[in-house]
Amino acid sequence: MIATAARTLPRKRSGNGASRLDDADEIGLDALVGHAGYAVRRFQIWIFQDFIKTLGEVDIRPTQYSVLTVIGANPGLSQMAVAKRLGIERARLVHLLDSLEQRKLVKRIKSKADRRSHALHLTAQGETALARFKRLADEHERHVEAKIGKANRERLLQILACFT
Amino acid sequence: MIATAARTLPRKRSGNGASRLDDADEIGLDALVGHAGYAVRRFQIWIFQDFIKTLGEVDIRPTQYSVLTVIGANPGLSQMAVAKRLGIERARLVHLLDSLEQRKLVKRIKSKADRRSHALHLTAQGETALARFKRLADEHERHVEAKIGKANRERLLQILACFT
DNA sequence: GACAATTGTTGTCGTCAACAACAATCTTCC
DNA sequence: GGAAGATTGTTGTTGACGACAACAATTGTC
Repeated sequence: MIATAARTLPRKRSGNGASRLDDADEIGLDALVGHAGYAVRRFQIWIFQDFIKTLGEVDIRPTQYSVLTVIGANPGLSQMAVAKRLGIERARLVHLLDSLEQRKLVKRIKSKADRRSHALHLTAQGETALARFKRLADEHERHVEAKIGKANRERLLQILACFT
Repeated sequence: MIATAARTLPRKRSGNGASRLDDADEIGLDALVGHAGYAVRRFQIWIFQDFIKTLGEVDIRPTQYSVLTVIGANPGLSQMAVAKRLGIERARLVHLLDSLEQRKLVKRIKSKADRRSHALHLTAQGETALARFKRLADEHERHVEAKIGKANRERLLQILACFT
């Protein structure tokens, strides 16, 4: 029932020149409506742009925020553990931590138990900074509520809880 | 109520070596749960990977599918119109169309009304191919249903309808 | 007809996921 | 105890993608 209606050709104007459909935005999406992936992609672009803008004054991007949050809540984790938990590659986490360590927000401490791994901790400066980031992130979250509605946002989090 | 509970320090083990929390996945996310952006990002990664895998036999990625769908439903559109409708940059659409044109799925026809623009059409081969792509895309959509539930998928589409 | 705007194109830059390879270190197994 | 295999952090490459700037050709406007 989702896209089987494509049998009824939705063709509009085939060979003739461009009508004034070009500049208007009444362009049909056909089977694209009904695809969760498309809606999710558009929403994700919007939500990330708002996050980046809202936390622009502190220059923190979504991935950086997620790393700081996980380290703050679980001090001493290894890079592998953080990467696995957040679903990012450990190769990518290296650069993220390099940046955060340069900004004195995070420190890598050589683990004595396993000398391959690093125990990740927030610096004192990183803790106070993260508190500020969280306030701004909450502000961003209110923007989401304003966009899709408070109840819808709650329902969304509930539906997607299995991915966190 | 979403993240103000961060006042109660969720700190666990601070200075001591790594416990066996590293390999387990019982790592708290703290304020990250409750952020729509994080859940949406993880979901988007999952859904795109499934789309790419499901349409792997025809080598079609989500963005390519969206372009083909819009052109198929609105033949004669200009590149600018397609780009604006799908929220992708016209610079990027150039490469996408180059690829699709090489594969004989799409053709650019010089518009006689506005000789700057191209009227985009599917080839005959492109139409039959798109029909196959849609069947595979429906199969992918059933994977989504299996993952989050039929009702939840419907609700999700409804919530995010304002972004399509 | 001069000037601004639009369309397609090319190019660069930065983010991000996916892989592959490597040295150092740990674990396992004999 | 030592060899073989696995793991951790690191470096590098590749490709998709969004953002931006510049350009020629063309159109619209005044």
